[in-house]
Amino acid sequence: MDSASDQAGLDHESRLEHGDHQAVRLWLRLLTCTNLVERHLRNRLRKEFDITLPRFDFMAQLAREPKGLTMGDLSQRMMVSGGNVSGIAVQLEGEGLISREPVPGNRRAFCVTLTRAGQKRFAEMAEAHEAWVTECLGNLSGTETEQMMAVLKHIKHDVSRIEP
Amino acid sequence: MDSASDQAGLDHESRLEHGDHQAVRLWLRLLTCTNLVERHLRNRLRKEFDITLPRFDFMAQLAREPKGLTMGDLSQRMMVSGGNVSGIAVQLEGEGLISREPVPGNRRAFCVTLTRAGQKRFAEMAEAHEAWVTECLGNLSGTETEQMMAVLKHIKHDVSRIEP
DNA sequence: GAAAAACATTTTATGTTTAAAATATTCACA
DNA sequence: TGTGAATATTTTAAACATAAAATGTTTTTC
Repeated sequence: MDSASDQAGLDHESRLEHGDHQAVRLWLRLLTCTNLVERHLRNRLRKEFDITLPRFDFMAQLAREPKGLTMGDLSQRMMVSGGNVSGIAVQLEGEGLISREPVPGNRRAFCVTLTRAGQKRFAEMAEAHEAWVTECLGNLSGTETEQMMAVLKHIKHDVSRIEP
Repeated sequence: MDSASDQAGLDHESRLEHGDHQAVRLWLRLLTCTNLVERHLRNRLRKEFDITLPRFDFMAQLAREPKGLTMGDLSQRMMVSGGNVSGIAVQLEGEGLISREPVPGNRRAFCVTLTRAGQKRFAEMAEAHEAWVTECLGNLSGTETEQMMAVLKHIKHDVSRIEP
């Protein structure tokens, strides 16, 4: 279906009433924007490579750590639960894209790495992925990009001070 | 579990290698940031009001359209699939927070509105929600907020020109 | 050195989300 | 007016996500 995105101007921001605070306005625009890009990437990955975003993400984490990562590492970096990572790993292993081997000095943990096939497959996808992201965010000026990076850093800092 | 988020510095951005393009870097930071805020709001809504973010979103859309919306309207505005909206509606209707009535001249569509109980319930939640968002995004300077709003608008415009 | 605590992962149960198919209604138009 | 396209919604199946419990391993502590 996916007809939800192809009508511009009716989105999360339409939730606003007059007098709503600036922070809420900003949040809804941020959410809309991120969802828009995320959906686009998700659709492309599915169409061109028949893979989901979480699986791509999983492989991306491994691609930059040739020595491998444990399941817990992956859970942290992907910011999802351990059970979730476990499920994705089973699938990717079944497709021969990753391998899980015991860690010498620690029988609890696994060391997860991309197989040769996984490396090859990921390299192809990463190239396309980067092009798609550039299509979405590459038209900003240098100033805009820098501003955005700075403000996001600020937000990240503020939010991480809030928890629980 | 939810231990995935409480370790700062290891997140989507850790996916980066040297030489990756600026657009990818920006995208990963944008994604991380939005996920961080979204997770925070989701947890709070669950803890304080025992409601999920999608259900809150659903009610928020209705709150600003007292005349009601169709299922398709809701799908568009929430940017989720029709089936998703359908499932949420069944639940909220079961809890007596919304009502669905036939549209006079169109037997296909429903007109969905908040019930009196739904309005009351939403008003309470909305106040808390706004406070939480302000906690996350309210510490930015006026300039930062304006820059962010402008750049996001730019991105939204660029992305909506891409689709297939 | 045994008990307790912490750790790493998987399993289970439940819920969310999506795409696609199915159902039903309305519209266009020849 | 009847046929096909478009519209509005629900259902279905599969993937994703979480919290909590279960399993097995390592470390701490007394």
